[in-house]
Amino acid sequence: MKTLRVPEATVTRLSIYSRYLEQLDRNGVTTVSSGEIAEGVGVSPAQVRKDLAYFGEFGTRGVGYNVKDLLRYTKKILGLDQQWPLVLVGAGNLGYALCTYRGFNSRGFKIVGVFDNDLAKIGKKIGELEVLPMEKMPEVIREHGARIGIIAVPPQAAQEVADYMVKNGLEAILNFAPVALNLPAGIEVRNVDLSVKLEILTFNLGFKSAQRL
Amino acid sequence: MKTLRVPEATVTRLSIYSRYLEQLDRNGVTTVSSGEIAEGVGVSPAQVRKDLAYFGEFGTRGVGYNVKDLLRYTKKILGLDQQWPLVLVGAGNLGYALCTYRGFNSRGFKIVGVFDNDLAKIGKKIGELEVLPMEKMPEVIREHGARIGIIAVPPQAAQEVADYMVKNGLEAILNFAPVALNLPAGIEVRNVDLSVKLEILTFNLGFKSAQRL
DNA sequence: CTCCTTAAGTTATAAAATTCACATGCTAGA
DNA sequence: TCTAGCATGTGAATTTTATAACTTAAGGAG
Repeated sequence: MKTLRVPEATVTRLSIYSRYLEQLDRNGVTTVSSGEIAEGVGVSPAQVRKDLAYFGEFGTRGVGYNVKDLLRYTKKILGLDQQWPLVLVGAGNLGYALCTYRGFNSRGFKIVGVFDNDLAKIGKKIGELEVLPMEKMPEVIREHGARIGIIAVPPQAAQEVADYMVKNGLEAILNFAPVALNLPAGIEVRNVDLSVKLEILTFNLGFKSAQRL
Repeated sequence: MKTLRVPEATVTRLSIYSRYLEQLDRNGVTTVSSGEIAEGVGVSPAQVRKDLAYFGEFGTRGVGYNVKDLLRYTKKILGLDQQWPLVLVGAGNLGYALCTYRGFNSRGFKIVGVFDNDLAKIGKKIGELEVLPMEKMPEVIREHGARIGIIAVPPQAAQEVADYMVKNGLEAILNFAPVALNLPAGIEVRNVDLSVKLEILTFNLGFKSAQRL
């Protein structure tokens, strides 16, 4: 199987293209060009074509891409042609928001278990889910075949939670705690850092002010 | 002022170094080497030194960096030597979580106004803040000198909110809605996409499975 | 005071990602 | 059927970013 490595930036953009295609599809658009996608998501047309080229040929020369088809392909590539059960640790405000976040459901993600070690939170309902004690995680993972966990706990607790997840067979972790997790090779980890992008903004605003001097 | 362009990846890492330094400082560590920072945040030592080199010389050869000093420098560079008042639109679960997120406060960000157009939400309290109608935004921006806005509304409403923010003088936007915003040049926009990183994980898990075949 | 170790700062090299430019091939219209 | 126009796919060129190798300087031991 000849598979040259795909840059992560390409996968990121593919995810964005995919969601944009969903929007086009909802609006009844049937055909789209690389240029239109590019404009819609804010990259160059060449970038769009190059990104897609990693995975095959999906368009028709002189015409463009069939929206429905390309949407299906992109979702397939991203692994979104199936439902992904997720377990989430941390039933604070962020955990609550993630549980109720529509953007997950609409892309095939479903949170099947919410856990916390705070007795005050255990037993509470988040939508149809009940917050469970950590000890229940193994059972829920097994029952639903979950492979991915989400961490939405304070930074001090994140490493411990991550270790527990790995111990119980999870293969990938989406970490919202602002710390670098130390995990065995083979475990996929991605961090979503809520304040880093904000600090990029303040950096740029500061730079802008400086340039005016 | 000779200022060569700083890669955004460098700024991103600088933000991460900075937070790691805060952690070291809290733990009473006084000196740190590029190698230790590197290990702590998961990059190479050369990367750390190279990143810092964009901004000056902060260490002592043969010794390392003074934690407190480097922390102060990184915060200064990122523009975090001042308080940043923020306005937030969208008082849903995500908006609520962002308002109460400690990671913002601890880095000098303070949400000074929360807005929504949903009558059911207006008037409600989030901590000490009251959810206000959109029309109050200009006043709050002026009063606090806010330059940055956060968008935490559903994707359909995001563009409109962004336009309103720009109209009222905001210069930078942190957008949590999964759509690309179309804004005039000069307005700084960064998107935090809650599901993109998740889709990178599913992509990688799928790839991993495929490789086993 | 000198040597040795350490680690920052810097230059050079390599790798990676993006852009460019063009050839290919499809569609529609005459 | 032929031609013109258009948008894809792709290989090459460029730019950007990261790694590695080297130089410089500080501090401590003898």
